[in-house]
Amino acid sequence: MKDVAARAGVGLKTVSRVVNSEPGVTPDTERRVQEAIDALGFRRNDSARVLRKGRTASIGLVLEDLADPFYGPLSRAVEEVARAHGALLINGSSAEDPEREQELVLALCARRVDGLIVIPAGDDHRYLEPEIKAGIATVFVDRPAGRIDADMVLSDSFGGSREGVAHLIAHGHRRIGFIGDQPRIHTATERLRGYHAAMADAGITVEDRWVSLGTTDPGRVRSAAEAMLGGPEPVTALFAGNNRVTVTAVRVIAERERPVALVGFDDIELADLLGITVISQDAAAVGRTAAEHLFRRLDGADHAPARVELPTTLIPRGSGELPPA
Amino acid sequence: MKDVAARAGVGLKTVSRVVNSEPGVTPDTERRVQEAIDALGFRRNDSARVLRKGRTASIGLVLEDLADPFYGPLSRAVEEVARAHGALLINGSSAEDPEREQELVLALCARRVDGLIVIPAGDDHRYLEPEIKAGIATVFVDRPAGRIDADMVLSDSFGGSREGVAHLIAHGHRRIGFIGDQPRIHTATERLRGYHAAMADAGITVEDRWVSLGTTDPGRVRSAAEAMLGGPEPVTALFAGNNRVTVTAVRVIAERERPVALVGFDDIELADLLGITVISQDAAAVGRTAAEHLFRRLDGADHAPARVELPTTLIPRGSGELPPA
DNA sequence: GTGAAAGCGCTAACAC
DNA sequence: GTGTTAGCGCTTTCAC
Repeated sequence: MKDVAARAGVGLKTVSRVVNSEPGVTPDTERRVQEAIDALGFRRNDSARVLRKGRTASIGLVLEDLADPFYGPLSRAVEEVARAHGALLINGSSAEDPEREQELVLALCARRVDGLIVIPAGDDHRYLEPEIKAGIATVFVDRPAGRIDADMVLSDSFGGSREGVAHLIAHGHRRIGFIGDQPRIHTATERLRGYHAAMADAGITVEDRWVSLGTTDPGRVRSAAEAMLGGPEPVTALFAGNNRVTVTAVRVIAERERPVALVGFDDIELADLLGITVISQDAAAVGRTAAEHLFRRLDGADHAPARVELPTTLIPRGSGELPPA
Repeated sequence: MKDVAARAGVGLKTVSRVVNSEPGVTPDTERRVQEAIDALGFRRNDSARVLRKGRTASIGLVLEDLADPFYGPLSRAVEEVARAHGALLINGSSAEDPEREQELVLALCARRVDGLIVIPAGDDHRYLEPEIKAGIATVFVDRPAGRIDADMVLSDSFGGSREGVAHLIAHGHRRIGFIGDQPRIHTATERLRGYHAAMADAGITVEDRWVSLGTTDPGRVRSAAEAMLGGPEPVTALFAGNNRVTVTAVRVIAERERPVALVGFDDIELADLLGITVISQDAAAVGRTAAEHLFRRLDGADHAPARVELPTTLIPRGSGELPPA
């Protein structure tokens, strides 16, 4: 910028005015400055700008895994809202590791992102207190914040799961298996709670071996499913706690002779062609809602932390309507 | 930091030393400083740091659409490599719009990302010349850079497509339809070239109505597919130019009485269960390769721009092995 | 309409 | 071991 000023034979501030399209520059001076900019290939250094202005026009998004088909659309929706507000998106995957989440979040704070959207892996976010006090707006998504009071946008995991399991019961099932994610993940336990609620509503006593929580890697899910589907009194239906589990469950069921009913939480691409009944949550809507909430905060909204819960939808496609074998 | 120094009763530089774990501080002083840091909830301002050091420890990734299942894993792979190098990832979707691509890229440059990975939407990247000269390493992915000399990591679109079409021909097809993305997208024309090569190899004269390029939205693809599959001499097989096209093609075919053979470019989740034969490219490998290349540049590698081409794999699953109806 | 000076928060270089 | 000074590239303030 100094160089541009020298070359154009004007003061530093005049260049700054041109670069930022501020008023108070004669067309002629502006032209001279613009020529110098082009000749030198100058581009404003936003790092310096940020340092002076205090706002970075960027927000951070910490999620579990960008490669998961649920988070892609969510992330994209956040990006669109950010873009509409002239902000860039810094993305990070926690890989469901609380330490890595914290490391990422703090790195983002050190860069002074204006705001933060976090799909938490951990359950204690007190480490964020100083940052929030320092003015970094934060919205938690998909799972609640731990031990601090903050905005959150959630899906109705409990209600959705309850509806899905009730749907299976309505189609005659009583021995229904539930395979979910690790119990320290809030949505996993909420969905399990929904399962128990639906079973209790129908007066069914849940047997321990019908329930399995753990990682969503295919091997684990496969053995859990096979265990439930084997033995003298196998389950006649499965409820899959998220998209990863559903995918493996579909594979396991496809290999078996007897039909097994299935309802999965989260929609999956091509589930329509495979006839998989799902509880769908709109990932893009979740992302958009969270981002809009965040920018409202950044624009000065200072009401008490809010908790938004988005509804889920049961989409019957066949697999959830199969009668017991 | 000034406040921390005052509170701890030490100089500014000592705080800086503690914050950056530099040597040359007594354990006792360090403790006092650490206490002040905790009490004040201090966090280093990386914007200022960046300004001083010249490196931002962040890289930018501009792709078409983060919500596309091909780019999620690619993005995640880039992130992992960045993380290994202590860098954060700033993500942006161009939505296949050259102007938006440029806007994004320049915004990233203004933030002085250390490097840039671009899946180009446009075909003229001369606007990047000053930035590259200024030291921002850049790697183009999936499609070549336009009118500038730069590193690129591509998949073998031509070879993959040729193999897929030859596979259909080997199973007896002669009237084979090709539905691809917009012709201004490099991979789309490369794949079409592969189609033509395979057809020529077999001595088949391609009819105009067997080929359709355009947007990948379901409506467009659907009408293209239906046109090819109708009439007196319908095609007996389809080659789908990318994952979006494949998904719609599968739907269209599923609705028809006569079986239609299908090979798709890009693998899709659950394609195994649906028995869809695909030409698979490893999105994660593409992302990883590009990111590793980028960091090698950042570490000082200054050989001539390289062009890496990754192979594709044909995965037969049934749909590509159907004989002509 | 334009420019000079101060300073955002940090680190490099050097003095103590 | 520790502190002081200068300056990264920009914007803010205020004088011209």
